[in-house]
Amino acid sequence: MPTSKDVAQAAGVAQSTVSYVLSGKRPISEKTRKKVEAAIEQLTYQPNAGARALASRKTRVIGLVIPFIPELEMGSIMEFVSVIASTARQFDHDILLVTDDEGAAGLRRVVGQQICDGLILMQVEDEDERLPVARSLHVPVVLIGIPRDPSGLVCIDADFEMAGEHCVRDLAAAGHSVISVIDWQPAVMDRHVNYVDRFLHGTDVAAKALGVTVLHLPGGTDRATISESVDKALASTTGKPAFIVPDRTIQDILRRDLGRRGLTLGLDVSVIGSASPTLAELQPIPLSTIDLRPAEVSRRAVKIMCQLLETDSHGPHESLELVPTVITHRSSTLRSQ
Amino acid sequence: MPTSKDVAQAAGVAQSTVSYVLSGKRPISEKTRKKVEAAIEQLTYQPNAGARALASRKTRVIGLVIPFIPELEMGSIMEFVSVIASTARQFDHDILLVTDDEGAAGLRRVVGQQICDGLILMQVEDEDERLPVARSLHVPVVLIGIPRDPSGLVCIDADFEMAGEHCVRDLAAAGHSVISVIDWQPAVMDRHVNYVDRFLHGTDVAAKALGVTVLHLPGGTDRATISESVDKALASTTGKPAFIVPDRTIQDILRRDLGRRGLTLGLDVSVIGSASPTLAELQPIPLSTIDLRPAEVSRRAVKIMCQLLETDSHGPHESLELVPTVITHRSSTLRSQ
DNA sequence: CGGCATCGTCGATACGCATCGACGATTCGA
DNA sequence: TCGAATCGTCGATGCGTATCGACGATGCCG
Repeated sequence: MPTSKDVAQAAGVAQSTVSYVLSGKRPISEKTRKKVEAAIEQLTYQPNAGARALASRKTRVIGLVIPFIPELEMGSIMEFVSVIASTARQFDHDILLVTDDEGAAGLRRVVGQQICDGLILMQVEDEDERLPVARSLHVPVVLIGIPRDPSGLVCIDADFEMAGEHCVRDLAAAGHSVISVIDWQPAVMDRHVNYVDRFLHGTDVAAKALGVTVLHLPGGTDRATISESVDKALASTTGKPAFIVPDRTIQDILRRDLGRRGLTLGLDVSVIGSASPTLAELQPIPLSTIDLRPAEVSRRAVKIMCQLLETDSHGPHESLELVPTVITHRSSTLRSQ
Repeated sequence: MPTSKDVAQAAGVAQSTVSYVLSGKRPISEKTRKKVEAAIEQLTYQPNAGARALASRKTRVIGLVIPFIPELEMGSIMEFVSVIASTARQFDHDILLVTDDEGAAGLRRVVGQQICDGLILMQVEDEDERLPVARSLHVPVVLIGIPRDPSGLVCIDADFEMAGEHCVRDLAAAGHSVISVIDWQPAVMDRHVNYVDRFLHGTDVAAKALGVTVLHLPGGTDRATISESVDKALASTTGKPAFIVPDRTIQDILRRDLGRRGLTLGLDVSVIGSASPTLAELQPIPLSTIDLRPAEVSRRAVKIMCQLLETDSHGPHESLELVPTVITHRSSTLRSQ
């Protein structure tokens, strides 16, 4: 592996000059720059990351703390991870994976060893054991998700309240006066991620504003629970029923249940789910969706992080950013009247 | 941040002694070790990764090259990623995410900058543009998947041929004489990952050995394609039909199609799919599965990598490891007679 | 034409750790 | 009791880069 010293020698300049050509932190004459760049090219020189980190005290690596695998929503997690990694590259940074099975100690480790310049935490819960650590670390931390107490923290998430509101407004506009919201599956509810509350609150706000009724019904990954919830929904309205089903796993179960009852989506019943456009289109009856825009959330998380890293003001920051959600009509909801 | 020099001072020893306490590469008296360890604890010292990498020429980081997001199988990719990261930690290594949108240049970059000691490539295709690069890099590379020409490469994958064989043997034992294998969806077929061929070859081998008939039918993510395939399957046998459906997305579509025809899984028709136990149990009729054991494949990939890193013999290695698959009977297949 | 600011480059140093050679201290055998 | 072997510790050096102060060269102004 060639070093910057080799490059300097080949170009007939000092090593420091090579460094300045690369960083642009001092003016370099056109002539010298050309020589150095030629030497770099010819030797296929690449700066050594360790040495660079040691000297500059910046690793250009961001730690991404991924949650325990809840098995069922791994697909959506992967979308975050993938977009975060790509976006980081656009800012000339890399992503180090930190699994949550190390817990808060993992955060201390990667920061303490200075493997990372900053951390992005995914799946932040209401009362997250990582939060006190995050606040005490002397590096930027960006949370995806919003804890109960976001003070002193930089947070970003989809605007779940807006999402809930949109869903209800939409179904109300389609003529529904009673709207059933099916909870997330118990595994998610148990984790106390507060986007659930924010979403449900959004539906209530819209309901109050529009004078429609919103029922909150239990979710579950078994047929019986869903079937019961559908029973209740049907019993509560004389009109056509409407369902809001954010949980992807439950969407499938509900769809089957409604099918068994002879109800056709978009004709006898409205269903709005949360899913990516691709997935929604793939359904037998394309699903009307509320898009929580994971890719956009991911991109912004990385952007915020990189801004913090550039300005590296070491004092604690605080901000809260909500990404607008997008509702898309497909065939699973009644047409507006 | 305290340095090893600070620790040395606090413990009243030389910096090199601290280093030897940590690495164990020279004998240290009990007394000195205790003093040093106390100082480390008290200062909460953690060695600086950059400096360590610079001096030792080892980063203790493994690059994981993840594929473009094919949207549909992100869940399974995440399982690999997650297990790989956890396993790496057990070997005291970290995982750096390298997205495939940088292509082969990304590999050169992370190795050239010496951010990584080695690379694990996921989703290796038959003719993969990354392979020549992988062979030319002077670091260990482990492939998950098997290219057409694995010479000079270290590969590991599930034993898809065994999987195909097992499925056919199993269905034959349940009394089926005509067995239909539904292809993966076109998006997967197009990528020319050769596990498809290996799997199909396995089914043929078993069919020949047992004297049963295996039909290869096109897969697809639309109802029409699957419906046609089922038509063909039904037309080809007088007995009860049997399906092998490795693709997870297609499983759902097939299940609905069979339901519409009034065929009950495990009673009128057998279906074996590939899915994790958890997912299989979640189905209305628990799915009999061939488990391709992604977690085990991931663990071994990391283990192989770490072995290569320890012995850091820089010459090219070559090996091919196949992880046995496991077939599990649930309710979607006929009972053996 | 002389003095001064600006520009471009160089040399030296620091970053924090691993590692090597050296050396005093201890132990053991003869 | 003395020398040799072993043990434990130290000091010095190198890893490759960033960065700072210094300094010669150049251009500009009066």
